Amino acid sequence: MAETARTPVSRPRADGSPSDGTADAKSRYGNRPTMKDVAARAGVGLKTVSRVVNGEPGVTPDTERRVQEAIDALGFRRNDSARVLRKGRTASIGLVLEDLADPFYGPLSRAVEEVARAHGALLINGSSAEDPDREQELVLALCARRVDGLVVIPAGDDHRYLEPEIAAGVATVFVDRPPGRIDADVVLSDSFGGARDGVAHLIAHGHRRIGFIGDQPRIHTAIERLRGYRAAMADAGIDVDESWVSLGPTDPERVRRAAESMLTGPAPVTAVFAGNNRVTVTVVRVLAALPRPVALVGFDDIELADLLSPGVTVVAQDAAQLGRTAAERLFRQLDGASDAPERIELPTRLITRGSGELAPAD
Amino acid sequence: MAETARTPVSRPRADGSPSDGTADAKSRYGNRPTMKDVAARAGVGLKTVSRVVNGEPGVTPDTERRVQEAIDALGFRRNDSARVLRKGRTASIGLVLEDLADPFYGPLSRAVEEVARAHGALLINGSSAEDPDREQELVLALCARRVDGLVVIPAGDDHRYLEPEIAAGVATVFVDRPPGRIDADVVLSDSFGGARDGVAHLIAHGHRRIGFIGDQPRIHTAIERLRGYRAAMADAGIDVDESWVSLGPTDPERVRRAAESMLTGPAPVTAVFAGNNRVTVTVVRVLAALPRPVALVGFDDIELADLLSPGVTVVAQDAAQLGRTAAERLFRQLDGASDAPERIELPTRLITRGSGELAPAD
DNA sequence: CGTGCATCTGACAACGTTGTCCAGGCTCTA
DNA sequence: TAGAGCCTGGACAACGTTGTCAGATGCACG
Repeated sequence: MAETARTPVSRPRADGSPSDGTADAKSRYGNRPTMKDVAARAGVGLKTVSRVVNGEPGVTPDTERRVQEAIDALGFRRNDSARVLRKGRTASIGLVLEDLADPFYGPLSRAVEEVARAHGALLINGSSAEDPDREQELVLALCARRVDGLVVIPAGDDHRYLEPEIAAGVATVFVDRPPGRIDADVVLSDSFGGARDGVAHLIAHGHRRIGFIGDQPRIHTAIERLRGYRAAMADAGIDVDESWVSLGPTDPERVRRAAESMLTGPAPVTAVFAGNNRVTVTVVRVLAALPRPVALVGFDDIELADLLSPGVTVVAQDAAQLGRTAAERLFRQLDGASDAPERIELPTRLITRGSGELAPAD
Repeated sequence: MAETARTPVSRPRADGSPSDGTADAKSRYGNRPTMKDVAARAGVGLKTVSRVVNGEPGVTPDTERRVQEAIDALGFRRNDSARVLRKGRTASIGLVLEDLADPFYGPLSRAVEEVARAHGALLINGSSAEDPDREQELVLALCARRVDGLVVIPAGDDHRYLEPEIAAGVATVFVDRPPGRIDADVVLSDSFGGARDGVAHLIAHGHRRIGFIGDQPRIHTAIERLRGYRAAMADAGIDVDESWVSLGPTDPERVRRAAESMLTGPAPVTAVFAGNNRVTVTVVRVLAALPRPVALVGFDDIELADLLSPGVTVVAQDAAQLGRTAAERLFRQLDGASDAPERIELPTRLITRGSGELAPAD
């Protein structure tokens, strides 16, 4: 019965099956036992097995025992794909972020996972590598899997492609950066305020020529932090020389060149504000090689920052809290709350460790 | 948090079934269009839609266009659950690791994801939090989802529970630590050799009283690294005083106590070998607060280790390479290779930065 | 001993997709 | 112009599960 004896087809293989299986799914690798098999072995009906597996009431202890034995004997494991198909909920959520290898996203992802776990859901992870097409591809693949919800750290700036999905009931929360051209829940850190405070801190320590090195201008946080920088400078009545400002990719080479460029010339900066953790790490390296001290404040905390000399002063955001907040919001949506989309902004925290308190060298 | 009393304005639907569908799945939230709907709208048969969606041949350009229009108009997206049910392959793999927030696992996870992506598969992630029960729960949940394969960083030491799954065709590769009581592919770093080399390096710089602080003894890498430590000491003819050795959880408190304990007393150690990245970070902090220099070599590289003074000498393992190798091995299994289970051991690399080259203080 | 009721149980039809197979319509040759 | 083949399209059954509903069983009670 396992192999449905098919008539040996003598027809020429003109029929265009691309490259996949020749037969029905039955022929796939390990044939796993199904509820039907369990039912047959236990001598009960299919539905009774289903009841036992799902802990539904209405099964005699004796029957239940027989079914359980059959389950153990056959090594049966419920096929969740079929279950999903029938029930319409997958108990899984998707998380699309930029790069799981970035120390900022690890804790965020873990926090989302914990909340998901508390709600009995699994987490499917994907890295967009900061590529809008890849983001969309990932998100839609997740939707095809019918994840119940999505947490997205957007790479692109147009998320209208998500509209049909959201309309179809996929809960969606954006994190770290707002979505583009659609209205949806979003959880952010206060990039503007954090950067403004960080730069004001440098100004308070006597700096006036302050550099800003940030991420690419299409990234919302980069723009916001730059805005914070400009606000702090304006508040202090300082004119910003545009040679002090550099936005672009955060690879070490680009950042190094940007830093070196604003540290040389006729009016070199005496302090640098680094726009994120990647930038900070590279700037620390550049400054460490300099003969004179240059002040530094970085956005995002980094491990061991306290042990460097001087310690790195940072505007810290809580990645785990971002993830947790977003995930909780997501499950609130899934639990039926129909609040209007909201923008939640988490505060940042200035941690002084020395590098931000250095006086100007000149 | 304040229970934000939201405007109860217009309830979207009174029909909102409290928590459980009273009817068939039809009544679940957003009713998505199916191929049937698309077919009806395009005025073609169901299978024709399927053909278009899957890019199968045998559809007139004109028909294809009509179908495509209907797809776009309805916002149709194929339901992969149904597809999986029919085809038997999910094009997704599971990764169970200890803690995604640990900087060692981020790059590993990312590497696995990249390989999966190259094979058209998605990655489902789970953190075991070093708890064997949770590991098993996660693994079995992934199996119920019918992932095609599993990459597991084991927390437990008995994986016989996986036997039926492997027999049923779930490709499985263990990483970082070998599985317990079953035979399966495993990709490891050379913990023994790496630790031996690191300790030998300290000995070569004149140390004889060397401490070892490692992870819990039920963790394979902890044991292996301790074995490497003992081998190096034995090679040099040094008797190990057991007060120099400490295994246990890697939380900062425990590690700090362990370090302080072996750094005080009548015969304090003059060097420490730290068993992994978590331990290294804490030991660096402890040593930084000491008046006298103590040498340190750590297992695992850590970010900014080069900028500390002294720089931290480490035995580096390549987490991304571990992940990549394991994932490639996994997909080789999935492509039908039926090699015998293999144990792959990747070399480590000693990176000298200063802390391991300090001479004994006494 | 028969009836009523509560409890268990199982047959059946979905869920949305894909593999198989056949029916038409078409082109091309003899 | 008829027959043979090819191309296109669609009907149908299966994948493994769960919701519905009706049948079977047992028990208490009149």
